[in-house]
Amino acid sequence: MMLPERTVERLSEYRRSLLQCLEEGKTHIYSHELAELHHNTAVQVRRDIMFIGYTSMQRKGYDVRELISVIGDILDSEKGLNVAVIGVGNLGRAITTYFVGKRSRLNIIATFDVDHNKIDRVISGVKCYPLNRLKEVVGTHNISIAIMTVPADSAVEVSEHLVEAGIKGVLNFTTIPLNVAPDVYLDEFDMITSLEKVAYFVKMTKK
Amino acid sequence: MMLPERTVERLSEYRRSLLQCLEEGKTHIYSHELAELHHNTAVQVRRDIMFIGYTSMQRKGYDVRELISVIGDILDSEKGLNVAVIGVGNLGRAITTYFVGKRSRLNIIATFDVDHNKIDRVISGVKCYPLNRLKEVVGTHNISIAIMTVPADSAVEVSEHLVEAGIKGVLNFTTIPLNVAPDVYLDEFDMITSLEKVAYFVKMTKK
DNA sequence: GTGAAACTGTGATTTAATTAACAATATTTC
DNA sequence: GAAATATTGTTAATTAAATCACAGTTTCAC
Repeated sequence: MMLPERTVERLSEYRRSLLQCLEEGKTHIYSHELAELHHNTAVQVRRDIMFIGYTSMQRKGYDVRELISVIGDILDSEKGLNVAVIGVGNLGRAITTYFVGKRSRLNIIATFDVDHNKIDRVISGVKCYPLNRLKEVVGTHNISIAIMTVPADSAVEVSEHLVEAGIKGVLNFTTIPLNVAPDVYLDEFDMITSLEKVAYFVKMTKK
Repeated sequence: MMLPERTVERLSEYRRSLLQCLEEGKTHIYSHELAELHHNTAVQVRRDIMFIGYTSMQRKGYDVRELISVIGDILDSEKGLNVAVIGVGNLGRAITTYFVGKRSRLNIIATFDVDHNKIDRVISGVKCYPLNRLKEVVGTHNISIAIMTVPADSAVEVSEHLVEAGIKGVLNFTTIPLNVAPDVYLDEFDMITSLEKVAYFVKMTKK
C-alpha cells in the first residue's frame, strides 16, 4: 500500500523533530506538540501516524524512540539508496555539502559535471565524475536517485541520459519541466515559481 | 478573489513556457500543447486559464502574447516587489546569482549575513549587509519578501527579526519549520524531505 | 473508587483539486 | 453550404486531503 504524498512529506518532517526530541532527552510526545512544531493540527498528526499503523500508549503520547523507528521502517530502504548530484554549480555544491552525513540511509556518493576543472575534484568527500561516465558509474555504484542541478539548456538531454543509465528517481531543480519514463519517479522544484507564488500572496493580502 | 495555490504555481510555469514560445516566434498555443509541456492535462490548463478570466479566439488556441500579459496582471505587483536573501552560504549565493535579471517585477536587491568576510561584498550586483542592519535596510529599500538560507540553528531567531522588520512574505529554505505572524505569507521548502519522498516512492515502486 | 480531565483512534463530513463529459463554436473539406 | 473535425468553456462527477465530532482509554484528584 502506498501512502499519500503529503503524508510521506509530513512523516519525514516529524522524524526530524523526533530526532531532535531524542537529543533533548524527551521520551514521549503528544500529537498536539508534534502538530505545533509543524504548522498543522493534532488530528492531522494522529491521522498520519494511524496511516503507518503505530499506536501509542494511550494518554502518554507517542514513544519518541519507537515512532522514529516505525517511520524509518516506512520511509527508508533496508539497504539504503545511493544518490548522485548532476551539475556542480553553486546549487549542486550547496546540496552536496548540505546533505553529506545527514541521513544514513540516503547517501550522496557521486557528483557529475562536464567542466574539466570540476572533474576529479572532491566536495565534502564526494568525487566529481565526467558526465559521459554516467551510465558506468551509476551501474558500478548502484545509484538509484539523481538530483539535477544542471543549467536549463542541458536539462532535457541530461534527463534522458539519467533514465537510460537506470536511475529510478529524479529530483529536478532546473526550471525545465522534464519527461521521464513512467517507472521513474520525478519530483520537481522550481524556485522561480515558489518566489512568484510568495509574491502573489503578498500582493493579494496587502489589498 | 484569491486563486488556489496550485493554480498560481501552474500559471507561473505556463508563463515561462509562453515566454519561450514567444522567443521561438510562436504566436498561438493550444491547451493540449501547454499541457504537454507541464505534465498535465488540457482540461487542467483550460480550467486554470478560465480562472483568470481569459478567453481565446476559439479554435485557434490562446494568443501567446495576450496570455502572458493576462498572467502578468494576475501574478505581478504593479510596481514590482523587492526581495532580500538572508544568509550568503552556498545556497544563498546560488539563489542570488540564479535570480538576478530573470524577473523584472521581482528583484533581489540585498543580501544579509553575519560573517564579516561577506559583509559589503557584492554578488551578481547585489550587496551584502550585516544582519543587524536588517530593519533599516528593509525599510529604506522597501523590501517585502525574504528568502531564508541561514543555518538551521539561527533560523528561528532570524525569522523573528524578519517579521519585526516588516517583511510580508518568507520563502524558507532552512529545515526548521518557522512560525510567523498570521499576516506574513510563508512558504517552506525542505530538501531533506523532498529527497526522502523521492526515496520512498523509488523504494515502493521497486516492489 | 468515582468523577473529571486529557489524550488517542477513527467513522463521518466537508472542502479542495482534478477529471469526465459534453454543448458551443470556429475551421476545413468536399 | 452541409458534414466532419478540432478546439474551447463549463457543469457535473469524482477523487484526494483535511477537518469535525465523538467514543474509548488512561490518569489524576479527591
